[in-house]
Amino acid sequence: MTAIKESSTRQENKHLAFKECPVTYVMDKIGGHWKPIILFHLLSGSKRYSELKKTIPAITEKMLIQHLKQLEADKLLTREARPVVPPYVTYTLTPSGMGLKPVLLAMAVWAMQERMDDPKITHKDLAGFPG
Amino acid sequence: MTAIKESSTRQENKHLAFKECPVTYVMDKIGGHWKPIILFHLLSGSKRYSELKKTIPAITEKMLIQHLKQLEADKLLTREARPVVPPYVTYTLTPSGMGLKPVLLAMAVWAMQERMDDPKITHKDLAGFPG
DNA sequence: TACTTTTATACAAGTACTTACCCTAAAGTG
DNA sequence: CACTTTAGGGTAAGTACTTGTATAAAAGTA
Repeated sequence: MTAIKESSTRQENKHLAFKECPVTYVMDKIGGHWKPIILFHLLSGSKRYSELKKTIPAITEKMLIQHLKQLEADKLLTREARPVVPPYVTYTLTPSGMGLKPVLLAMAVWAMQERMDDPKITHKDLAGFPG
Repeated sequence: MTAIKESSTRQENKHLAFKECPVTYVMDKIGGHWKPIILFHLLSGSKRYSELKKTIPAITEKMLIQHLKQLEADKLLTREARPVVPPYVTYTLTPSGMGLKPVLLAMAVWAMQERMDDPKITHKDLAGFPG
C-alpha cells in the first residue's frame, strides 16, 4: 500500500493543518483522483469488485484495489468476501462513508451546472446519473 | 505549469468518463490535495497571495503558485495584479468557483462530524473555521 | 485435460507531484 | 550603498502515483 514517509516538516504540518482547515482533513481522507469517484458509485449500494471495475472503466485494477484498501483502512467502506469459488467480494460504505453523500451530491450538482454552460456538452449527456 | 501528457488510452478515458460520472468532471477540476483547500479559503473573500500563504502554512510557494495558475486557467478564480512596488496581487473566486461553496461547506461539515467521534480531537479544535 | 471465472498480487517502468534551495525586480528606508 | 518587501521563476532532486505485464487459486464446464 506504498507507505508514506512522514519525516518531513511539511508532511507533519499537513496533518497539523486541519486544526485550521477542516477541508484539509477531508482531503487527507478522500484526496486524489479516484477515491471520490469510487465512493460516489457506492452511494447507490454495495457493489462487487467487478461491478466497480465495469462502472469505472478508466481505472486500472491496481488503482482500484489500492484505493479500496485505503478507503477500508480509513473506515469509509467495508469489504466482505464470501468464501466461494470464484471469489465473491462486495464493498459497502460505512456510516462515515455514507456521511460523504452531501459532499458527493454537491459535486454532482456543480458538475451538471458547469456542463449546462458548456456548449460542447449535450443534454443527453446529463441524463441518468446515480443518486 | 508541467504540461500533462494526454497520449495514453486511459488518460483519454479519464476525460470521456464524465459522461457516466459527474464526480469525475469535478475531480478533473479540483482533484489533488491543495485545490479544495485554496478554494475554501477564498470562499470568505478575495485574498492576497501572501495572505493565502499565511493561511495555508503547509503548502510550499511553488505549489501555491502552481495551483493558483491552474485554477485561474480553469476559470475558478481570477488574478488581479496592481502595478505597484512591492507587488500587490489578489485572487478572487469566479461565479464558477463560488458555485463550489456547497461542496466545500459539505466537506467542512463532514470533517466536523468525523472529528466529534474522534477522541483525540478536542472541542477547542472545532471552533472558528471560515464560512 | 484444458479453459473459464473472480479477485486479486508482484515487479518493473514511466509519469506526475512535491519539496528544497537559490534567484529576480523595483521602490522605499536607514 | 545595503537592506527590506512582495510575488513569484528556475532547477534539481526526491517522493508518490499510475500503468503494463505476468501470475495465482480453486471449482466448474467442455
